Amino acid sequence: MVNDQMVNEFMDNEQLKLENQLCFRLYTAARLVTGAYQPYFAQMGITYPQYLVLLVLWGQDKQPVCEIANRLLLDTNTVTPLLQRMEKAGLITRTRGKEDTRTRIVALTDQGKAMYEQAQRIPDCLKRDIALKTGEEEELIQMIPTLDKLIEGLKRKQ
Amino acid sequence: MVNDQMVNEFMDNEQLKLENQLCFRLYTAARLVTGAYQPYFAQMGITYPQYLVLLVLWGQDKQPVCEIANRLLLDTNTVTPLLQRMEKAGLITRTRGKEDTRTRIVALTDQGKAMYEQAQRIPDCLKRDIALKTGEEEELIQMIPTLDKLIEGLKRKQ
DNA sequence: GCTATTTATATCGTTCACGATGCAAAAGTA
DNA sequence: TACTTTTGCATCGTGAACGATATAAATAGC
Repeated sequence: MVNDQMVNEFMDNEQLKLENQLCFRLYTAARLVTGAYQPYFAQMGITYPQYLVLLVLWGQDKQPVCEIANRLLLDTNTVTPLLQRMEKAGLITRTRGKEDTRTRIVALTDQGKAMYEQAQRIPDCLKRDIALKTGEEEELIQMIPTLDKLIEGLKRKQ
Repeated sequence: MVNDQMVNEFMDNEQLKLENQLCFRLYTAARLVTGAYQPYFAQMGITYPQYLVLLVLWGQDKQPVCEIANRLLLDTNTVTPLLQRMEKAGLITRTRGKEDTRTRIVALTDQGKAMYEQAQRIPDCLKRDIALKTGEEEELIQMIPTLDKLIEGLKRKQ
């Protein structure tokens, strides 16, 4: 019989405590940081994943869905509906590929391109927002190589 | 007129590139790491956020919803449905508080307590899984204080 | 004691993530 | 050429996150 005593006396595995979970920190940090972007995105009428798609397309316009999915390390079952919403919002077009008619070529509309101007200030604003609240910027940058190794190791099916 | 030339020639803000986004790394790392837990959770019939709730309750049984929400830095509009699903799955009970009838006291069922045994191996398994794929463990641990500062700075309404 | 405000939880709608599955076009193979 | 497999994308269902809003109970102010 599992009783109250058990919960409290025997549940003392240090590793099974929230405070000791790296994963919970990553999960929370990711949520809070994307949350910090919210004011800017709300103003632009986009969401965080939509911003990521725009970043990809601003770097290189007219890419098939699979390229975008690869870059974001997401699957098409996440990306397709995302792109459909962005198309409906007038940010992109999704036209069939010419050589390979299975592919969908995603291209920025004028509105999607114009949004680049509004986005210009976001990185600096965010740096300031976060620096003001956490004090640290150096340390954050130092995490990058570690996060990259982690991502590189855990992503698969390239 | 915004044209193709513009995208490619003038969109050269280094900060507006996916590769330079700390946020994208956090978002991706969090997704991939929780993904690494999936095999274990699938076996147990739970999800990652449900695991977090269990961690909280294993540490201290019988807590009101707001306590759990505070610990996880989530709002009740996320936690309530989560707890409802866990109740339906037989992991917890949600009873009304006695002094304050507004509160819902969340308590582990025997099944929820018993699941602690199955969870015992998860942290070690995951450490091994991730170490095998990324090689690094030291570095991951070194991120913890930085993530904590970030989280502490960005969370509000305690 | 009575209204005003706050608190604890819940509901609703929208947008992700993601496993499972479907489908048609392309590529490979006999 | 006919057949099989792979690829690229889409659809469906479920479970989060989260903004907005609702509701009832508790608390505060008068």
